[in-house]
Parts: sequence; C-alpha cells; structure tokens
Amino acid sequence: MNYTVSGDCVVLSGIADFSPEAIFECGQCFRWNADENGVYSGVAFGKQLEIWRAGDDVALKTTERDFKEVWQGYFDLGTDYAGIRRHVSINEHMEKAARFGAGIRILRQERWEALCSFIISQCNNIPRIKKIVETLCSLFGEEISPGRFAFPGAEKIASLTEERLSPLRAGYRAKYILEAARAVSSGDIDLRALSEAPGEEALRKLKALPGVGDKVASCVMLFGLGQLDAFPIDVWVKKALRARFDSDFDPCVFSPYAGVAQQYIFYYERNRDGK
DNA sequence: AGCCAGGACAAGT
DNA sequence: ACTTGTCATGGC
Repeated sequence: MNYTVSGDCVVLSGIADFSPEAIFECGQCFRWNADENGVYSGVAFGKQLEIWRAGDDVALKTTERDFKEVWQGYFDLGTDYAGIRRHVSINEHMEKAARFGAGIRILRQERWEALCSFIISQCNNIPRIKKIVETLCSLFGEEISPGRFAFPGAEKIASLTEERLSPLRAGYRAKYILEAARAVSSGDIDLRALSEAPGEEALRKLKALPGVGDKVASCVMLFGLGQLDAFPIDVWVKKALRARFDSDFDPCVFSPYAGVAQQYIFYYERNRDGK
C-alpha cells in the first residue's frame, strides 16, 4: 500500500475503493462518528484516529508507526475491493448494490469487541447499539485520552456482575455479555484460533455461546475473524433475498467473498430510499 | 401510541 | 423442518 507522511497525517493517494462514510455507516461497527465536516473519529485496538476523504486522497491523523501497526490491517488495505465488486456483480441487482456500496471495506475489528458488540446488536436498532457500546466503554474501558475510551477487555468484563452491567440498559443481553466474556477470558473459546479455523467449525463453536445464533456468529466471523465468506442474514438481508433474488438463490455463488456481497446488499437495502 | 430493531431459544405443531 | 411466544429496552 502506497502512502505518504504529511505533517501529523498519513495520506493514501489516489485510493478509489475507500469511502469513510460507506465504511462506517454500513452497520459493521458501532464506535465511529462524523463531525460536521465529515471527519470520522473513533477508537480501535486502543488507538484513537481521525480520518477523512480529501478529493482523491484519504487522510489519517495518526503516526506512521500506528498506521503500520494498526490501521493498515484494520482497514484491510491489502485486499482488492474493486476486484471483489466485479466478482460479486453476478446480476443487475448486485451491480447496483455494489456500485452503491463502492468504498465499503470490511474492517478487521478486534475479535472480542466484535463478539461483544454483535451480542448487543440482537433485536436492537443501530443508534441504541451504539449507545450501549459507548456506555460499556466509558464505564469499563481504559481512558486513552479525555473522554475517549478503549473497548474493555474480556477479562475486565468477566470480573463484573449483571448488576454492574445494569447501567448499560442492555436488558436480557447482559447475561450473554458476561457469559461470552467469561468464555473468552477463561480460554473456553479461542477466538484467535477460530480466525484460522474452517467456517463450519468457527460457526459451531461460536454458536455454543449463549445468545449467539447463526446471525451473530456470522457477524463475528465476518467482522472480527476476517472470514470474508461468512454471510449474516438479518431482517434487511432477508427482505432483500425475498424481494430481489430467486427463491432458491444460494449465496455460495459469491464465494469466497459472500460476506462482502452481503454487506453491499445490506447497505443498499437500508439506504436505497434515502439519499 | 405503537411498531420495530443487524435475534436467540424453547416449546409447540 | 417450520411457526410462535418470550425475552428488555428505547428509537422513531
């Protein structure tokens, strides 16, 4: 990946398939927000970042060291998303969806953060998911700069109780959060190993956790384990599959990038009537 | 005011 | 193998 260092920024020049808005608003993450100028800020891997598009370039306010150690991987800069868009544009609808979602990249998020966040996501709306996640971080995460918090580790959450999680207002999900944290911190489940495991095995082991079914497990695989072929089916994707694909349609045709295709479908289905 | 949300799970057909 | 009720909460 070509980049230049300019002042306190790292600049990616002439990079096409990289839209901060598409990346952060496509529902894959919950801790990034834009200011009035379209500058996104957030925290990942305990590091803070501001990032924005400037013409043909993308600027990241970070050090070269953090760029190489954290953000290059986080933004999946080694993957050719233009090629993936061509690969999944198998029909007219997918051409439109992929064009609409051009600039989406699947973030390689922290494994435990992805698991915890998508447990919270079940039967919940995105604004409230973000609120619960942010409360979780501000209450139990390390303050890395004034008002900014890292995502709390599984060990930290495992040491808590349902009572201590009650300020989250997470409802029935609180016990799922605790159980998952205990499983991760005790080594009962090894998320790192699952990112190298076959999809079948990763899905099965994730679903052994209480409160984790097909959909949440698939999201963890896609957004936390780097398994780009995982295909989460939520209410929006279900609606799109019903309305815009044959009844016997099999997402395997997108393999090995079914998850990316799913994200184009999801993002397009949610926003096609808006902007 | 009431429907719905990036569901999971058990119980009933 | 499908359908239904329940779970806790608040965004819109």
